[in-house]
Amino acid sequence: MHDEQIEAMSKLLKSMSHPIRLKILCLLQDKELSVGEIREQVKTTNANVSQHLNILRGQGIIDYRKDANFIFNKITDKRILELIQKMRVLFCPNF
Amino acid sequence: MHDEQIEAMSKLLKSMSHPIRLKILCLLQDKELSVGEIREQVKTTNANVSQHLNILRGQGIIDYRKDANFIFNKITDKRILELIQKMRVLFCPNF
DNA sequence: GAAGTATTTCGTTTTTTAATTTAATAGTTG
DNA sequence: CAACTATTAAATTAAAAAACGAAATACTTC
Repeated sequence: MHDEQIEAMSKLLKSMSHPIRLKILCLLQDKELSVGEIREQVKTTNANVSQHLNILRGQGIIDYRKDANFIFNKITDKRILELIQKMRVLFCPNF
Repeated sequence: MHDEQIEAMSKLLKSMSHPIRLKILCLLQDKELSVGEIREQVKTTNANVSQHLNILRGQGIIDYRKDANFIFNKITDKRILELIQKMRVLFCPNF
């Protein structure tokens, strides 16, 4: 890997390496979820979820669509799905 | 993934997500290297390399062997090799 | 055992990241 | 349009990680 790729890759990993954000990504593996639904699962405040979602959006990992006053989030980058899948296989073989 | 696995996984990712540490892991993909050799490649101080190596050791990602007054580092966890390989394929397809 | 090389440790400073609180925006419903 | 819900934004505070420099350790060679 070139240094630029190292930089880009480490930014990506950093954005995935917060427990709340990693959990959000796991939750979004197979379905889209609203901010409120995410908040229930990760047990924190709306504002906090929103902040973390923004970081993931900034990385281009997730996208959202609006419906009424709900915002549904989903993973846009297929590679992220694959990467998380690989992590599961390697490190959590029982699931 | 369970919450405990999420915690463990995010710690692992965090330890890999610093550009210097990620570069060290890439350098150690196919060979073992001394602290000094690593320092040359990542262009920082010995103390800084040592600090980062300690973090990777703490995570159980790398191990070392002593030879004279050199310390040779290598990746011990095969899963890390696989994970980095996967990241390469997904995000750096040209290499 | 003195001098030299490689690495680590420790204490400090700087920088980054995360959490918290409050206020703002946007849409919905009666 | 008032009351309500969902989400975001902005500002502050708290906590964690990184970088730096100097001193300490360990091993080698002469």
